[in-house]
Amino acid sequence: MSAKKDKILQVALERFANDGYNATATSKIAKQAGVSEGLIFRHFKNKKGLLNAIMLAAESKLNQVFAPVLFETNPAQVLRMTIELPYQIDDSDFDFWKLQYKLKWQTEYQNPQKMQPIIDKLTWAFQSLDYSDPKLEAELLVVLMDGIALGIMRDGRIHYEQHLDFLFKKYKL
Amino acid sequence: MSAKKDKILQVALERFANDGYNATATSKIAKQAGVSEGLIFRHFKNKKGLLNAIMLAAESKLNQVFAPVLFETNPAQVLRMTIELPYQIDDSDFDFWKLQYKLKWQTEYQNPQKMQPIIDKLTWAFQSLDYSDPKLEAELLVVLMDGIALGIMRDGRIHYEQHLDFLFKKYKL
DNA sequence: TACTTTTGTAAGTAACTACTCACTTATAAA
DNA sequence: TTTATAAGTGAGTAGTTACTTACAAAAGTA
Repeated sequence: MSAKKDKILQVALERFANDGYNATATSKIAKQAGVSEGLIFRHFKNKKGLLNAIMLAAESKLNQVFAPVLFETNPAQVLRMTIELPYQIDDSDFDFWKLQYKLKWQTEYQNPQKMQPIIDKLTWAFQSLDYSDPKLEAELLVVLMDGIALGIMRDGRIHYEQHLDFLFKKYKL
Repeated sequence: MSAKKDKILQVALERFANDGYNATATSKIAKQAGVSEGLIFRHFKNKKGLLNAIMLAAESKLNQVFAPVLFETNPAQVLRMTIELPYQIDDSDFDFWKLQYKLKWQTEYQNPQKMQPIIDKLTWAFQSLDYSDPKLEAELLVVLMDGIALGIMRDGRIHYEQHLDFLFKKYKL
């Protein structure tokens, strides 16, 4: 991976996340990245290919975030770590997650199965903790964390700091 | 309001909600609405003005949806009605809500105070029902309903039907 | 009726869009 | 050193974009 190719990806992520895919011209990306516009198309074939390259990196980042939860064997700790997930979004990854949520509306980039491993793990955790309906309990927690992640990315972490302990209390953690 | 002006608004809502604002050309809107492109600019001055006109209608529709909850005096019923809100999205209003959620990312169209009346009402309801932390409880429920509304618009109502009764049980309604 | 305003159209236009192409330079293998 | 490939450039291009303008029909209003 050459330095210029990397720079293009970095700038494209930033512009796509903040201005949107369609609102970002390849000429603007090239200018901000300090490369010729042609280089974008040499490396990524077309604009869609550039987005695809970014979303490919997403896959591994998603797994990387979920992995610790999936490997945890203590059910209470599984809940705890899941609830903590949205609060651990690194500032440097902010654009990345923003883009993910923006593209949730573009059918070709959404796949609901992406969350299935976490839902399965949570179902197991709730079951171990003798909740009466572990599956629905798991799905609801995922929806809730989705809502919180959305809020954090819109309004900032500060607005949701109290909710962390509140949720711990609610789930007796 | 002339029939053609109304048709433009209707088509624009559909295209903006499904393809996105930037991805929708005014020429396409005009073609689908069966009017000349110039008419769009006569009525709405520019493309942004067209979006503004759509979002203006949003304000009243939002109040219209929230009103029954705000006027309810039975605290348990307030919770019940709030939880039911995302499930009562009419098929004809689907595009409308989709656009609302899409534009949540565009800073100029998001205003967090929009939800404040509902949060206040829920805080009062939770307080009346002797919950220990009514304010956080209210904020969390709003976030949760936001997450469910998001999910319903992505995956359809069917996927979240069981969660309605499950939430009623959780909140002892 | 005559006049004014509103609603509508068709044909533009300048700027921008994604993308191509001919070409040069750097890297590296034989 | 020759040869092959990858990385990079800059000046195109055809199509599209939001928007304008000149003009006409329709609809009020006196």
